Amino acid sequence: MVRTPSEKNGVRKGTWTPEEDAKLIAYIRHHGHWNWRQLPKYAGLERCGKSCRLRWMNYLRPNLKRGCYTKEEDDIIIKMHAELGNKWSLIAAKLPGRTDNEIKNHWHTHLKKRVTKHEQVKCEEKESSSCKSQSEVDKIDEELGVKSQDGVREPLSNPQIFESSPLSPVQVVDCVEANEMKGSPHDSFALSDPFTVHDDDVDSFWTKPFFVDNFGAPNELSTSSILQDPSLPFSDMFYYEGSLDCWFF
DNA sequence: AACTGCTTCAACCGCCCAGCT
DNA sequence: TAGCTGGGCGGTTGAAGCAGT
Repeated sequence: MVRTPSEKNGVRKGTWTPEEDAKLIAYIRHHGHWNWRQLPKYAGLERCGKSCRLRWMNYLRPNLKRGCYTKEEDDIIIKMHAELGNKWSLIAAKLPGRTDNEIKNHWHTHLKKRVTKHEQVKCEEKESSSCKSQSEVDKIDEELGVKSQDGVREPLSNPQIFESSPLSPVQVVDCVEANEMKGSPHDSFALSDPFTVHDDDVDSFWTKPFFVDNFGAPNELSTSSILQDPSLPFSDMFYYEGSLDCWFF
């Protein structure tokens, strides 16, 4: 589900490579996103500023949650969409860790169908002046794959997200934290020198943790060792003060 | 096995708005 | 006030993956 990389006027388009991600993360971690238009030039990226911003905001930014929407999150999205319409950024503001783009996709691929079908049922109810039982409504959810037959809500997103896609460091941690990852190859990750992207870094970018100590010196730590050490809360691994465009660890 | 249509989501595009000069 | 620039937002698209035939 990715676009074929292409080049136009020296500006790359399409799928981001792990190497490009590494460069972007490394640059923003050290300098912040002071100017998106200028950023690619200084970060050594052949991308337009908008593309960099989008990649960062929707995929690389710390503390992003991916996939597996909870029932509460779905309810909030449905409720707020009913109130606000397609104000995805406002809806996203109510769902920490979710991006407007992701919510928008989730709405179009899952929730819209569900809401539409529920509304159809309501219309039919009105016309026939008879109420559908909760079990009938539940059956619709089952048909749409949002609820299993035993009544337990199932993840809406494809679990392959965690198994096959190139997870960002934060996503890896988020997934482990959420106990979503079981035997994923992306269980550790590292970037030894944020200023220099070595081949080894690119190879290991998605396989070792992105960890910096309080003095900004990069460390290499496996995700499992971080998780096993209660003195290393996740918030210390990645904390980004966006308003100041600075990183604090 | 090959083909076809559908689903999904990352990424792009174009417009709008705010801030600055 | 007008013009310019950068950032943000919502709509749309491209293409891989999947399911059905």
